Amino acid sequence: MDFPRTSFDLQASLCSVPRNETPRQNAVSNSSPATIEDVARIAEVSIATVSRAIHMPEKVANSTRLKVNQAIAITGYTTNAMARSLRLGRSNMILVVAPDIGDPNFSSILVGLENEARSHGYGVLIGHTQNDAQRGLEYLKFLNSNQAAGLILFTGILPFGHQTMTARLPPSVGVFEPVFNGGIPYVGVDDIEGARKAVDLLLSEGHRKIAFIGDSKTRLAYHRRRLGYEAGLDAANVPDSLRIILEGDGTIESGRLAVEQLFMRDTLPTAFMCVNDQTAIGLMIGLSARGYNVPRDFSVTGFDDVPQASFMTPSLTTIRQPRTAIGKHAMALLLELLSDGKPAETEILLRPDLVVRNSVGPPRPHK
Amino acid sequence: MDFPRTSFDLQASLCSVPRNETPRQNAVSNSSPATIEDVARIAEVSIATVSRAIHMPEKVANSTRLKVNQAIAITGYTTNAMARSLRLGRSNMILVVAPDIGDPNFSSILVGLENEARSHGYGVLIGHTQNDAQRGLEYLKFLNSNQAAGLILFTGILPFGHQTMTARLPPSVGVFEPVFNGGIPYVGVDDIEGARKAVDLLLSEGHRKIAFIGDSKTRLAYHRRRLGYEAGLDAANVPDSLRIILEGDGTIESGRLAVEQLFMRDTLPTAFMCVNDQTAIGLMIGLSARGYNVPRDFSVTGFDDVPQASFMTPSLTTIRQPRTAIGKHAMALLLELLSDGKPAETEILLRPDLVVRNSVGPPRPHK
DNA sequence: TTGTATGCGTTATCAT
DNA sequence: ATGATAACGCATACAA
Repeated sequence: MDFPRTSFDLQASLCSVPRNETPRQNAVSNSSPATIEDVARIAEVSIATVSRAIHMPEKVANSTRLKVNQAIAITGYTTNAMARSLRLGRSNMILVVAPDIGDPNFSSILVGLENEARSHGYGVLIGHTQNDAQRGLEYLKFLNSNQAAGLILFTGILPFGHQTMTARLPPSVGVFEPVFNGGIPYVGVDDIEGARKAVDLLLSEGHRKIAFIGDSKTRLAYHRRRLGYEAGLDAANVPDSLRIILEGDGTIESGRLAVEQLFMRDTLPTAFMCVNDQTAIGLMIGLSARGYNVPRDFSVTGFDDVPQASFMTPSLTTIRQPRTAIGKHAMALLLELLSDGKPAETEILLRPDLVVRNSVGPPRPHK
Repeated sequence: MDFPRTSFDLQASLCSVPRNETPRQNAVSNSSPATIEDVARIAEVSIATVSRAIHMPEKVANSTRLKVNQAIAITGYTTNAMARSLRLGRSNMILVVAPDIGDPNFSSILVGLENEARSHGYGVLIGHTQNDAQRGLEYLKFLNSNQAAGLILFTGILPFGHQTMTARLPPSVGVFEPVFNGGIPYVGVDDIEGARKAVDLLLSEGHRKIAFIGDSKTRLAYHRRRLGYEAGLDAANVPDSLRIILEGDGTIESGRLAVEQLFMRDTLPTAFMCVNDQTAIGLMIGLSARGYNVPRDFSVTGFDDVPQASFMTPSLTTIRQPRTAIGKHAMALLLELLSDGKPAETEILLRPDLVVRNSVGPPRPHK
């Protein structure tokens, strides 16, 4: 395979290290990574002093601390996490297990998790289960061998199968939903309040016949967001006969399908309140495929505010999850658990905000 | 905070373990995880025999192997990865470092990586740098402390900053692009061939004036895909004067912006060949916002075939990256490196396929 | 303030 | 075929 010439120019332009300068091998020998003993030898102290200089700097004389720091710089010493964790009986890594990395909600949560962890000296590692219990078991092994000090769970159900109960789980916290069977604290968003904001917007535009397009009944979010929907309609005295509830699986395709199902009924709603953005996006695609215009013919709301929501035409009116904040709080809770032992609170619900864009308008009577 | 009643029903329906059955503590004591010594005691053999029974079963008598296996089952023993790695000097984890987990290309690559790794007894952990060198350094520490046996890199540039050269890096392989300054093998897609397929499709529809909307010149993919574009036009004898090249940053917003830039020129192309799907999606949004119809007024092609591409209206004609295969090959290459020491090949380029959807049609003369 | 010595759980070497 | 034991790198109790 030919290598295009341009790539070489590119390499030269990107690399700030001159070609003729031999890369420094981090001083000292190139053999194996420096150990605490190497540092001790160079600093002319004992390994205990080195360890102390690193972890309890105040318990060591200024002069020696200086020597140690120099020796560390010279050797490029990094403490071997394996040895350290073995000795301590715990690691400084947090494992984050998610059913699906590709979920548009995931990555910004992760940012919050990571920032908080990092600022407390912890690292974050990600595992994903693809909703596969077998795969979950792998991570359980990982945990059992003390490779992680704590666990963040992105699913409402323990991904490890049922026989393996929480007995051996390290301190854990859930994100979005409580973890069933776990007695595990969690942080999420107030789904009911969020859904209420969406339905209230629709009602204020004059809609009465509003369909709720849900995902699966096995998801707690379904129930809670639907609760908000019902509460809003109740407050507006909308009779049951005007309420339409559909189930799906929360995917774009599922939203598309909902359109087909609804058009087989005799009466159509004037607005759709979707359990999440994916469903709303699919719904809008389905509507558009049938020649309808949103928001002229139908209004649509989502939930989550995934990145794609703002790029739709029309852009999607939705409920924003404070994702970074959720991540931050979840990690903070876990770290608290890690030091205290017991959590201050078992449930943290953040406030979701309404994001008004262009997918909602006044209702339009149908033919 | 009220807990909606429905959640309890939910929990009951999802949990197969009866409430009154006390969760079994994995038999034996609940204290700390079982060690190899616990197993040895119960099996009435030495720890050496236990270790052998696990790792070299053929070197141990059938009868004793049986006893050991039983003891393992009883204790729920899992070998402590910390101790094992410390002793062995290497771990059984592969670290995957990506600049952005949210990249729609990432998750399916990961599936390929994981499956291959798992089938060879390795686990996969994910780190993401957010394009932040500081963060990259954290992972370098992770590597230096032997917490990972190998490294998969998702960026063309070493994310660790320049002074820290490859000196101490474990066996590594790159994905998508060669890793500059590394001498690191990689697996990607044949960008030139892919781009050629796209431009040839456009040409075959009758387009002559085709714009190439790139991302950043610092990306190798830009250069290679543009090379395919140029080659196609050369072969069709399209003069230079009909070629339009734009740069951007590869985001949806960037594609949108490209539309604005182009409409400030006096002559417009009849087709847009975009360096990736994100750009193409943004472009189509921009076109649509100006009242144009794709493919009637303009044709558009992308590159990557991200999930969203098939959900656009019109759906996007693009070049599919064999992502799962790329992941599989990359991991296979790494594992080979891990055992052999030296790679069989230093560059693996997979074949990209044209995916014909609805964003390309014959050109239409403009006003 | 600093040094010595022990053990964390494994695997591998050497005996037996 | 099996067992005793050293060593991996580190943190800390205890001694000095």
